[in-house]
Amino acid sequence: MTEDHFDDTPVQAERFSQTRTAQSQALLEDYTEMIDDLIRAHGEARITDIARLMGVTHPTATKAVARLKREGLAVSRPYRGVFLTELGSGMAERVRGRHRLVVDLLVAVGVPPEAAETDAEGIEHYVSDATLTAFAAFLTRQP
Amino acid sequence: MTEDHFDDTPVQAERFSQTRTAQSQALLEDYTEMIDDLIRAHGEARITDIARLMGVTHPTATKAVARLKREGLAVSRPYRGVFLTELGSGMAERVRGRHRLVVDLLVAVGVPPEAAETDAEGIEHYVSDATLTAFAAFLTRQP
DNA sequence: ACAGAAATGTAGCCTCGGCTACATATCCGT
DNA sequence: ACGGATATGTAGCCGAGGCTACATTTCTGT
Ligand SMILES: [Mn+2]
Ligand SMILES: [Mn+2]
Ligand SMILES: [Mn+2]
Ligand SMILES: [Mn+2]
Repeated sequence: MTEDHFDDTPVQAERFSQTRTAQSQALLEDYTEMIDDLIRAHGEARITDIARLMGVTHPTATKAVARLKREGLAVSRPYRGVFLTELGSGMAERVRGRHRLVVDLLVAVGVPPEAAETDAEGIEHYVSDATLTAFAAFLTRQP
Repeated sequence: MTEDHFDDTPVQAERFSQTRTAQSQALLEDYTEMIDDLIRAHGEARITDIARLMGVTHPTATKAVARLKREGLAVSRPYRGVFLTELGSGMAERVRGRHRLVVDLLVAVGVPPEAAETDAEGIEHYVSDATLTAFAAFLTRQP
């Protein structure tokens, strides 16, 4: 029944705000990582493959790629594959690192690998640098 | 340069699909938890307070509450506060438990408390029961 | 070389979750 | 008791991210 309900308002609101920002980035991150995966594996990333692996229809993948291009993360020409810009490659690399680190941390604390992989797909977009650093340190001293 | 790129397609697509489902639940979870907090503290949850604490404008909070009502999680009458149904209370309780468990786990592996609190606000919506169980077990043996 | 299959593009629909602007109702201090 | 402050409702805009349906282009096997 505390009456001082004004003190922590900005703090809490800021947390939710940051979460919303992360959420709006999540899709971009997954697509860049996916495109990077496909390029590594097959030399190109086709809309059909992107859509299939993301579990969406191809117009949805096309729209997502359009947003990637608009934000300077990818390039493509009609009826040709999708490729990443320097910016996109950088993002893909960082996202892949985060993904692995999150999975490793989860497994290290005892999460079953399959659950770790699934949960990491969501969690990876909400871990700050401070948290990543802590994860890495933890894994170093508990290999 | 592997050529067998069809085997793990359903698995991966299913992971992204689950992540999308979790994402669509995230907002509902945050609002129910917030409403529950406010009711505990002041006996009611007013739109203004919900909006202020969530860091959104009041029409946005109104829309969210409308969705909560539509999904049977909350009830309210015009110009009166918002209250939770049994379903909503249950969700709030589970979300609060997850939130605490995630924060505790993060802190236990060395994440600074402030970062843990912020990151948990996003992470909490993507941890499966298997992961929660593992977290609890880890915290039990590493208090 | 060409026809059918596969991939891609595009239009248009939906819901969700933000916002601003404005209308209405409730609350509260004098 | 009333008038201004505060809270709530509501309309309408936007972008994101899903979808279906259909048009067009490219690829491929014979
Ligand atoms: Mn992901
Ligand atoms: Mn990932
Ligand atoms: Mn949250
Ligand atoms: Mn929470």
